[in-house]
Amino acid sequence: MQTKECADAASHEPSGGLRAAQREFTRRRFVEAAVTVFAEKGYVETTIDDILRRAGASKATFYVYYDNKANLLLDALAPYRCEYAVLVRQFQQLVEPTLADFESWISDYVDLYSEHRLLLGAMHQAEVFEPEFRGRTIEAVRNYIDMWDKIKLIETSKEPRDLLELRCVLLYSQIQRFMYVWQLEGLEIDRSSAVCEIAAAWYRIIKSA
Amino acid sequence: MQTKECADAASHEPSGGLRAAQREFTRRRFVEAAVTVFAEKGYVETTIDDILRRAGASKATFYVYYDNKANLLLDALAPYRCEYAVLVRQFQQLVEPTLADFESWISDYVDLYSEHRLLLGAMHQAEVFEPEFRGRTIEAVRNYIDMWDKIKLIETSKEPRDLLELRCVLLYSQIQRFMYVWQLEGLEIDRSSAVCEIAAAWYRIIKSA
Amino acid sequence: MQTKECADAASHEPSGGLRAAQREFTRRRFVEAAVTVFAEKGYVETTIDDILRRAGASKATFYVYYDNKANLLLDALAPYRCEYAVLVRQFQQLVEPTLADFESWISDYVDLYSEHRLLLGAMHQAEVFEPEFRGRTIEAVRNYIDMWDKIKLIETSKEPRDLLELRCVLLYSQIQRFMYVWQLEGLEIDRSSAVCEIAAAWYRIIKSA
Amino acid sequence: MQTKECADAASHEPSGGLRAAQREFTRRRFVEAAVTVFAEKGYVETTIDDILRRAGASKATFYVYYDNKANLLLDALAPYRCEYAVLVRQFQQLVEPTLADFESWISDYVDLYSEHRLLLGAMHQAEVFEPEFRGRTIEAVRNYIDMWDKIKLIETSKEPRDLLELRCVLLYSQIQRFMYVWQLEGLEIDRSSAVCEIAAAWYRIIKSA
DNA sequence: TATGAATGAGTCTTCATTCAT
DNA sequence: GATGAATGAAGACTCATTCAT
Repeated sequence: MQTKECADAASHEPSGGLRAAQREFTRRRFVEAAVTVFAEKGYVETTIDDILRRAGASKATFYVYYDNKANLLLDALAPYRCEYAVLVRQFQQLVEPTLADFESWISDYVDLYSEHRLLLGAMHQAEVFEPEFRGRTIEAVRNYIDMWDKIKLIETSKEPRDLLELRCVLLYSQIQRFMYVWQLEGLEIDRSSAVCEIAAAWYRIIKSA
Repeated sequence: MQTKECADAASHEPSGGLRAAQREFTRRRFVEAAVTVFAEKGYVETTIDDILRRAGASKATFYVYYDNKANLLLDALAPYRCEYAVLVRQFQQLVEPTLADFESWISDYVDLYSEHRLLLGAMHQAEVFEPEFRGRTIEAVRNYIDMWDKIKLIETSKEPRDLLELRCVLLYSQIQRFMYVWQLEGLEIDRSSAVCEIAAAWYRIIKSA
Repeated sequence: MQTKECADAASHEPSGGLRAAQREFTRRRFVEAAVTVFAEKGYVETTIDDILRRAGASKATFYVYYDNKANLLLDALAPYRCEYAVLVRQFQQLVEPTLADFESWISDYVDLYSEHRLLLGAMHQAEVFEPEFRGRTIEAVRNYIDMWDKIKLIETSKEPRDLLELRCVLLYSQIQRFMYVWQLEGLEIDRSSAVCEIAAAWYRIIKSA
Repeated sequence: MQTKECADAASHEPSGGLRAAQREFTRRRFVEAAVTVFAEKGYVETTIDDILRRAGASKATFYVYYDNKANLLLDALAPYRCEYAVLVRQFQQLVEPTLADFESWISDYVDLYSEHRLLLGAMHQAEVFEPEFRGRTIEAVRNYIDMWDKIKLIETSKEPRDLLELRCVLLYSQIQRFMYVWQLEGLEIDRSSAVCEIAAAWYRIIKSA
């Protein structure tokens, strides 16, 4: 699902010479090592040394590239964030979305999530105790409300804005935790039913508005 | 809201002699210290030493009572867990619940959650990286499904069981994350609207069934 | 030359029980190890590990007792500082000091300095780059001026106070650096001549006043 | 105060071609950067990287020019050392110096010192823990004695040579430490009084001889 | 000549846990 | 039952220095 516009986010595609390529190569090794080790041991239990060992690099080299583990995770997340941003933009371009539109969008989102699930698991852990990551939740909620806001459904509604925002928060909460329980805690879920049910809930917000 | 049947969970009320009372006294000091410090610094940042200092106890004493920090948290959570269990039982005794029933129940749950919010925050952190706590999520989900199961709505429904379970998971996800975002991340929410909206969603599951 | 009143500074004499004695014992081991290693490698080159190895203690133990190397040095210097303070008090009690008084005092000071010379060497190094030690020089100068001030020679003099203070600074500078060059750089010096010459310079300050 | 004969010491004036000029240019950049950074952070706290960053040069380039930080400091000190050497020669040419001669010389020395004070501060730090710099003190003392020796006052004196040397050491100690306390520790001192007092002490050595 | 990527070797610091008293 | 001295083990981070380009 790697879209063209996110290739750069993934790779910091070296524009220039050999040096740049070399640098990019190393950076990518760190990212790959991190992804692997985070997947194995989770973010918390992973030490910088673990990543180093996997990447076959030395401690000092790590600090040339990153300030700390959180930093590296952020870098590793870049592709996901970019692709998610693309999805958000697509959502915002929906005009009078149908149930099918929502199903299709959610399906894409599920794909994206499951593609990056282990990294997202690491991110959830980081959110708990990396200062850099804490407080992102609120931001994410606002982003989500924003996403709905842009499709002009909120402001044109007869319902009070506060109520609509509350519903957004509830939808956000639902999908977030659900994805986590499903993709990361391994609860068995029937994919298409899930997409349908969530889409239905999303659609209801429009109908009621 | 401390119900009578949970007093014991909170205190391990000493049945017996002086020794037991003394022991109970010390245990309670640890729990109180833990609650305070977890509230201040969060579970992750809190060291056993922090708790000790607050409790005015010594290192070794701690290990007489608990194996580790997670253990102590579990102990501190006992009152919450007990009261939550009471709530669950009340839910299961609902017969043909009305919207008002759900609103009332959810309202009680919100009370319970907010009463223990800081401790629950600690718990969320612990879930991320304490082996003892990991995997509790699935269990919690199953419990939740069970709760609904007992009110006989699932099994008497015409809808396939899988779908009803899925809806439970979605409701569970929704309220869990919502409570977290509201109570712990500090998102401003209108309480009564929230209760109404959630209750409505819960009620819908019955109607549709 | 260990005076009675400084025994405590040296040892933190345990007033109490076994525990206190044990603690004091360990602390003293650290101090002794530090003195030895500082003498061997100088303060700068000495790592905490070096001291640990010599003391036969573990890293963690060190941090139970001290926050850092500078802290330990400060502790090790306590006896010297105490004895120096005694000397200062003796100086201040001189009434109409004679040349012989100065000679005697300086001689004592030389004894004290040479008794602690290696530790004082470490201190000089620490003054260069331990924040805790930086800025002590000015303080030491003021102390020295104070010492002269107390013998009432400054204030009763016809000379302006500023000039007398300047002379004090010059005397301070002279003896400080001289002791360093002699005792720590190993320049060969005839002790009694040195004492005489310095005393003469000190005496001149009174005469001229 | 840059005398003509020291211009070379400052610049290693390129005699030859373009290459040499280029080389000299880079070297000077390092020196300037070093002076600035040493002044800001002191010698100890300054890392080679700091200097590099300031000079806008790269790691490897540094090692083309210098072996280490101490080396660079030595290079940066060249102008000072040269000018000091000039002063020393002037001193040695004094014939039957008067009090005014000494005052004038000391005044020049104060100028020189304060012009280079921050670099001299760096040097004092380096003396503490750079092998290259350690042991320079003794050498400096001997140089100072030598300076007095050359004016033939020592050898023609009736006093024993040892005593005269001792007095030199005391004068050396005095002015060294005094300059440090004054110029680098920031003790407030009246310049002309200081010059007078020191000169008086120097003059006394002649009189007594 | 100039560079910057890579590193070895080291240092400080923290914390949960044990054991003799 | 309570204590606090001691520690093992690990982790984060820094810096001078080298080497291929």
